[in-house]
Amino acid sequence: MALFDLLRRPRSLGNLWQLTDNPLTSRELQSSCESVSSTVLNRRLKELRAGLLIDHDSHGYELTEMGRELFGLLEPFGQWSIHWVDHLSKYRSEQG
Amino acid sequence: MALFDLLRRPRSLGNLWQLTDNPLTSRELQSSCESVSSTVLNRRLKELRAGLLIDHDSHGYELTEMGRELFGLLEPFGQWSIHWVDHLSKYRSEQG
DNA sequence: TTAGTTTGCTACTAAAAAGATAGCAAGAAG
DNA sequence: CTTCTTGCTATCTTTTTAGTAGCAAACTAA
Repeated sequence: MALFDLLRRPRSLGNLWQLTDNPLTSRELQSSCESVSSTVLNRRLKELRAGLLIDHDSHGYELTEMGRELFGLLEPFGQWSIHWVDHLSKYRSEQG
Repeated sequence: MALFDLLRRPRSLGNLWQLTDNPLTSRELQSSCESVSSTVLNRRLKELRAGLLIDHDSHGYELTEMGRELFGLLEPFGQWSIHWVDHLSKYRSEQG
């Protein structure tokens, strides 16, 4: 699955997240996402652009329509992960 | 997101996929998933077990209830990725 | 018991990916 | 021209991932 191969990379998903509201320049992304070097950042931005999930114009980087669609798919995971963490903590308190 | 940190690991998702039908032993998993060393395989199995997504009994490794729930969430991505790949190939034929 | 298998796992080492630092080139603004 | 911002990358170090080889426990069969 090529999609997951893209999202799997460190900072990939994080950068998408940062762009949900406003377009940001690469330097703005770098300072908002504490502790990421420009090397890694630009590597991810290039990959996400090649995947048509983000776009780059005079305002900076922003999500494409596809990028926004993808984000919709990710939402259910937020809900489920709460349920999941609950299971984990219960199990760990029982078993050590 | 701890969940994604787990699934992000190489072979993590692939191993879950292999277990959707039947329980498999670690050696069966290794031969079904061509080209994975036992080191990596067992590392992933350990992580997935700690995350309560798979379980290990006398029949081998199998998905837990949580593991199956998670798989339900992943299904929409299969559909969407077709749509995504379509966009990518259109774009690439236009732009080279 | 002993020899042979299967299964789960792990040391050890090599290869690949990620990361940090430093700095360049293009464009805008003064 | 100088200064600043932005996008990007070459180089090097660190961390992750991968491959080989092999061990120990459980099981089978003689």
